[in-house]
Amino acid sequence: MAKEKKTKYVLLGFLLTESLSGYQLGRLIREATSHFWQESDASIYPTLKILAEEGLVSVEEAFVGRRRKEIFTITAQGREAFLGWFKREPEPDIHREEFLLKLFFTDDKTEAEMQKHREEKLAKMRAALKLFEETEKMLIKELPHKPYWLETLRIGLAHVELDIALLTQQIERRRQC
Amino acid sequence: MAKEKKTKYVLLGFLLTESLSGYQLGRLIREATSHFWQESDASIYPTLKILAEEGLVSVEEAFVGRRRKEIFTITAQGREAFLGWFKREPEPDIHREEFLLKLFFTDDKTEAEMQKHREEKLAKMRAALKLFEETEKMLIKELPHKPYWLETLRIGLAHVELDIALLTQQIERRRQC
DNA sequence: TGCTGCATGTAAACAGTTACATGATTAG
DNA sequence: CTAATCATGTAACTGTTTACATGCAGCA
Repeated sequence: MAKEKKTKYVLLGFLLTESLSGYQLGRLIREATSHFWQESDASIYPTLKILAEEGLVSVEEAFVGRRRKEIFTITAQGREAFLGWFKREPEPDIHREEFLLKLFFTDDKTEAEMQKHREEKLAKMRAALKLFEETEKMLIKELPHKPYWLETLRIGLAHVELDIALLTQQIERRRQC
Repeated sequence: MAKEKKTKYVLLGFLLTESLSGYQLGRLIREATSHFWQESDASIYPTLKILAEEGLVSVEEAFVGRRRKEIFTITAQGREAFLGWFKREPEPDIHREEFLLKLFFTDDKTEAEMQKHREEKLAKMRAALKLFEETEKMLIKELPHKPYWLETLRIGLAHVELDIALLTQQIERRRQC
């Protein structure tokens, strides 16, 4: 059983409620799902082509001035394919956290280096927290009809808050030694 | 800039303190790091061969009865290579959580399916929690000289506890509707 | 004029997984 | 005796990323 490409379903998922171009899809994935799902730009256009060939989306050319756009719309078959994927139990994800890997291999000789990594990570997490909080406000004000987006965001937020608490604790503890 | 294969450093990391066979390395990775790092068996043997070619590990044949084993030992160059990797700031990880992706795309029509996914995930997280707690006890009793293993484990544990709390909350809230 | 963002795409390289293949030892 | 675990490995396939390539539109 070959592992099926999930990029297809991400694209179909966004097309469920509106027709979009490849570029808009890329931007949406970055803005809305980047804390739990990432796609590289290069994977979006070829995947859209495949979806069109399979009849899961239809394409329409559009022009804004001389600028060419391809707008994709989900078909009935596309909705069916999406639903088929949606109903399956989510597969366990492959986690690869280099930070934890380094922490795992730390010893007395490398503890000072690790402390640096902890501090860098704490700074990044605090920045992420700020972004999350801003997005949360925006969602409540401007997109109240997207409650599930808010729900995933709040899960991400809770995890970031936990990481900040844990990191702060660990940094403090090591400083006392 | 090609992204460097990190499997190399996982193997070197485990070899830092003891010489091991490919099989033992595979088992260790599964047992100790599976909640934040996974490697498929098939990637271990070829990577060990590459490490040997690059002079980062040395190989020794060993026999237990008629059973052949290849025991790998880290070299001075290997330690250097490991340290070089260790000192670099950990790269941001690629997260792909299918569960959150499905949650994100949920709507009124698919909420019932999502509730099923939440319950299945909750059951899995509770099982994971149990395993974590057992491993924690084992580490304290039998491997008190591995404090960083314990530290990574407790981070994993805190995240699992958070997930259980969030899932329970969401399941309860949806049931009332 | 040059920078940023919009917009689409390809080719080559690499990483990673699955499936397959083989055979020894040990515990029940 | 047979099932599980120990033990090592290869080939084919698929997925993914990086780097490259092109060009329009709007703004300072």
